[in-house]
Amino acid sequence: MPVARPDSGETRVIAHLDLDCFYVQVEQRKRPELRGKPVAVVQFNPWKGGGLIAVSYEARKCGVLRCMRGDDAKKMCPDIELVQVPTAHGHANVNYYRDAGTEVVEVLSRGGICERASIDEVYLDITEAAAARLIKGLPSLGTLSEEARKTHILGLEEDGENAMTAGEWLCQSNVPRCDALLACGALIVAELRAAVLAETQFTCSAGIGHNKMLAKLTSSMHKPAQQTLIPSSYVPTLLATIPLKKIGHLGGKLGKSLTEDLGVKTPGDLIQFSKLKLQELYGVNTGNWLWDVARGKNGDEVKAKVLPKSISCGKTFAGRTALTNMTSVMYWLGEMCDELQEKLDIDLEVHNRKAKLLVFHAAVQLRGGNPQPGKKFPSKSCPIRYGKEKILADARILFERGLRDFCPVNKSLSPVKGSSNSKCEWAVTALSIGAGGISTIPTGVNSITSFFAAPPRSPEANLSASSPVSPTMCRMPSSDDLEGMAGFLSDGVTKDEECGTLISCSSGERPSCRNLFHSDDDANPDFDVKCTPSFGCIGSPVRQKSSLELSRDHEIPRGCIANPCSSLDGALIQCSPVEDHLSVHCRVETDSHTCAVVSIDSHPVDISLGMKYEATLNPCALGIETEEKASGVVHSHLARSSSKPLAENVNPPSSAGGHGSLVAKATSSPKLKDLWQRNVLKRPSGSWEYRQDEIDEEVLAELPAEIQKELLDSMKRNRAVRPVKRSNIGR
DNA sequence: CATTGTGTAAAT
DNA sequence: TATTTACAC
Repeated sequence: MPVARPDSGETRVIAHLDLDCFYVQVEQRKRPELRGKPVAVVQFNPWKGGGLIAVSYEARKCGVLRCMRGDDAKKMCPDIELVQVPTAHGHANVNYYRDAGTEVVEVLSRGGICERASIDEVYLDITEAAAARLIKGLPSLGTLSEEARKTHILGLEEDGENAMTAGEWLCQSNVPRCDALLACGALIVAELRAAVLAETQFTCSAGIGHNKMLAKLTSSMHKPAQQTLIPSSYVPTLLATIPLKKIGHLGGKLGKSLTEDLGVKTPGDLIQFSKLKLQELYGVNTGNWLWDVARGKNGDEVKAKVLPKSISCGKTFAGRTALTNMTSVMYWLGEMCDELQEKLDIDLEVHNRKAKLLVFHAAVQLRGGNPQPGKKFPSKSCPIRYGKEKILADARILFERGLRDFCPVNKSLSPVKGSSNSKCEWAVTALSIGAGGISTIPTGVNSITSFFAAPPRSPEANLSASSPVSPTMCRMPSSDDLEGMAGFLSDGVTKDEECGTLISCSSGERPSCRNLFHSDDDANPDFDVKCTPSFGCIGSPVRQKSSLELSRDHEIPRGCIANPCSSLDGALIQCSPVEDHLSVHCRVETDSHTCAVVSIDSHPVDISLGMKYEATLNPCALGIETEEKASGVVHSHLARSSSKPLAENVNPPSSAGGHGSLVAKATSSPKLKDLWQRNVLKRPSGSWEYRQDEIDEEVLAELPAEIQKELLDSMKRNRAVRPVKRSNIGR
């Protein structure tokens, strides 16, 4: 929603530039024979000749409009040339146009602060350049470029008594400084537009005014390939004249409400309302912003931003093309994940940036109609893990999570697999995945941090990755514990390369381990890093992705979330409570066959005593072929944790919002016990050994004496323990 | 059956 | 923080 910023008055010179029917121009540059003809660019879609997304001015003369279907355009204008948008991964891909837009941005950014507002629009703050030009003196009629002379000056009397040409207006002396600045701005914009044409062959239209709102409003007033300037004296007239919806952000519901509820037809009509009244009606932010709109004020800054902050792909599946089974959803998700990863690879290579968040969205219809009309399929997000398989796996999980939330009947996974009476039949009409939180990756002194920055865990294995557990909850593994720890929590993330050796662990309020890393890279010599505990014994290989977490933000050591009463040996399973829409992850204990339930869903958690749950057993963790179900009853709460002290959180959670983690104890089903005994307890466990010589003596010698001692001590201690048994869990 | 695919920002 | 909503091209 719009938010009012402090207004800068009439001190700035802002330009908005808009490429004329841009996709058409891009196609015409590629195929010059299309120039001067009625042309439209259509998006791949076999239905009725596809949807038009750009229309040349020649075709507009026949009445062809954007958002028509190709077939209709052809009827209206038989000569029209329809050009298809390139496709990749089975759907329209606009990268080609985005890259063409980048060429333009490269030219324009020479002119001032440059904000890329969309694929074909740019804002420029050219205040500095305009002021510099003004110091050199006002322009003279003789030196005005043709393009500058053609500037449309709003409100200028071009005939009659006060007749004046645009050129004359631009060269006036004895005018307020703000007008002179705008005039200089017009010269600069004319030059920039000429440069864009010369260097890219593209024409654009531009608006020049004292703020973004005015520049944007003005740029579309004379198209194509022309520029318009709005002097501040003309602002009230303009605002009283144009339809309200021409103002940015008033083209939708807010504008409609203003018109229908308050009878506001033009931005100027807003001036009758007090600031207080507008605040009452639409909230403080929007109210203030509207008050400014009425006066042609806008403090919005032109941000120096040329690169997108998020990258996404999506596709719709309208009508009978809707996806109704997991196989087709996975097919398309696969395509989209490949594409997303490609885009991320390019962004990493070209701009040295990485994303932080994976966002999933879908539009889904339920068979018998949506029982709660208006309820939409929920968006889901999780930390992003690079690699197309990982993105796909995570996207799948997010989809399944969304389905569980969305489907009224069956809250377990894979609705198509369920028995017929619990089947939830759905149809996916749109899928999209995106990567957000994109930022430049640290370099230089931060390379160590970035090299070892803990990659996010999959949402499945994501034991409280996003829900902080107070450190007091965590128990450092003792050497006895470590035996069982090897497999625990390693599910799904065990294939990473070894990157070091664990040399010490310490416990305490903020437990940490030191890992010793071997590196062949001269830029990253061996060093030790303080990190949260990983699992494994002293001297055991450290696998970066599965076990190394840099200690930051008081993050809990993920390898050893455990309630204090349970042994550490166990396996991850998934739970999906029957009488609640939440999912939980469980860890199974070997001795009492109870379940330590650690909730991870981001909803307010409300697991009550006696609540039944259903568990989908992780086949990988239990060493079984296919997914199995088990069920049980929660019989005690151990703690609810958050950043608050543990003592405050021992009671069962109520309706508390926000996020937290819940540790509960639940009785597991006989089936689960059985599976556990057969497949985990009695499974022949693999083993590995470490030898002292696996630790590089040279490296050891270079370590601080204190660490050397620790390491040697621990090796002594462990000598008796070898070989260390290592469960197969999670491999 | 049918405005697609992207992207931003604020509100909740 | 995660998700939803609104808007734009």
